[in-house]
Amino acid sequence: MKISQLSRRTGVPVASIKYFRREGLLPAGRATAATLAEYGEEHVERLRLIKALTTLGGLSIAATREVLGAVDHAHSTESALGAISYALPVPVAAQPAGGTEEEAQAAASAQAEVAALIGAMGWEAPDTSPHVQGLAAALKELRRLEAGYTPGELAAYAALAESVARLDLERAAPLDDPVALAERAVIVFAICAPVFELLRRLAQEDQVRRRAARTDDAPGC
Amino acid sequence: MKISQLSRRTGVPVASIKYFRREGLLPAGRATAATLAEYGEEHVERLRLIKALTTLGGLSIAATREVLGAVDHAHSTESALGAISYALPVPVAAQPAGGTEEEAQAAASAQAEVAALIGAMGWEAPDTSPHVQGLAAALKELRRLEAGYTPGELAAYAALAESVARLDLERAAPLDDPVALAERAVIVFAICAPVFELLRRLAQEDQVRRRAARTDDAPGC
DNA sequence: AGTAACTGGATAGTGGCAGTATCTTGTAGG
DNA sequence: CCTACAAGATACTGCCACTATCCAGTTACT
Repeated sequence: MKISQLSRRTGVPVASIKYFRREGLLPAGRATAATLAEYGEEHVERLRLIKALTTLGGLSIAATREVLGAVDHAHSTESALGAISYALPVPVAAQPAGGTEEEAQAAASAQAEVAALIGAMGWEAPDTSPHVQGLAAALKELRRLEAGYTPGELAAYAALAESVARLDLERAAPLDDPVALAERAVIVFAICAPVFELLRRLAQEDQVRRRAARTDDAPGC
Repeated sequence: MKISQLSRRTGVPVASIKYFRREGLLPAGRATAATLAEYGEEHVERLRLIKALTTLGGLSIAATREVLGAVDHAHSTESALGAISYALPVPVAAQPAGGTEEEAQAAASAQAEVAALIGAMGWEAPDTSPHVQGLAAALKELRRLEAGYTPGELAAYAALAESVARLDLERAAPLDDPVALAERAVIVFAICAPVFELLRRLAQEDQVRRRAARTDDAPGC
């Protein structure tokens, strides 16, 4: 298959295919001559995955490269899952850290809060995990906005998150071929996050509507 | 307070403050002379919120403007919650829709799937809701990637999402002043989504670790 | 009154990202 | 041999979120 056919099959412009190849997201075709290369089904597949990660998952090109790299170097299924999880961008950008005394104290207390939560949930996570860092940063900022979680609230959310993660793993688990599993895992981890977010919004919408109905119907009660 | 003091108080460069004002995110100060304006605590507060939405919530300037507009025009608490929810960006970009016959069919079946889910959950949501649209688009794409949900899985996720939404509303509910509630709601809706996402990742990380331990320790079982 | 420092506002410029277009050289097939 | 297309390198574009510069007006201080 030549590049123009690959383009027609996937709906991705030729120039973009070349761009993805340049950026290391797509392997080069098998060269048959100095100015000719052959592409296969795996390229179609890979392009689909790239499109899904960038448009559905909202990943940047750089993040997509990381994630695909983790997929490709998936020796064992578990290491692949871990690598993918770490390669996904953390949705919280750490603040530049003012350097103030209280700043540092707030950061420390947020970290302690995260550690306490992890302990309470019986989870295992190294302090170096980007998720731990990101969570601490987010909690610190929320506290500053006077919208911090109580430990109880946080634990409640964490319990629900654990249930969601269990479902995620079940969805990813059935496959045993490392590559297939890695691809599935990418989809489940990266793209199903937006799906859950949408479900949550729908549920919020419904809750708001109920709340509105309650206060309208029975304003005095 | 002059603009330079506002800048020092918040850590936001003067040029950025001017930019936010230009973009309609920050109201102008009270002009005391042709080249002099007075800023107050509400500006400090608003800047904090802007920073939180853009860096923590990952919102674009345009989305932030939408959301803040919803906060400002919060007549009743419920309308504010709804407006904010709709103003938040949907994390799934709809595909350009190929126009093929099967494309259209896939889109229709995804929409039916969403409608069925909403019915099964007893939720109420108009078809025009951006969340409904986005969810249908995401499900369609996942099906195309051969990673679609079974109705049971989707329902399980939806049930968990409902629990999360209930917690969200509880966190937002205690306040009754519309403006305070709107600000709180923005934070809960926009910024706590990343927090939950991080919790989920942590839980996934733990689950993966457990799975790895299981297969390592008892490879034959 | 004079002047340095600062202010608000308008306008233009910067850097990064995600492509898109152009150009050169090299086949392939009739 | 000639036309059409292929591959790869390089340059360009549009958008976004700032950032810098410029100008005229104001203030504080001497």
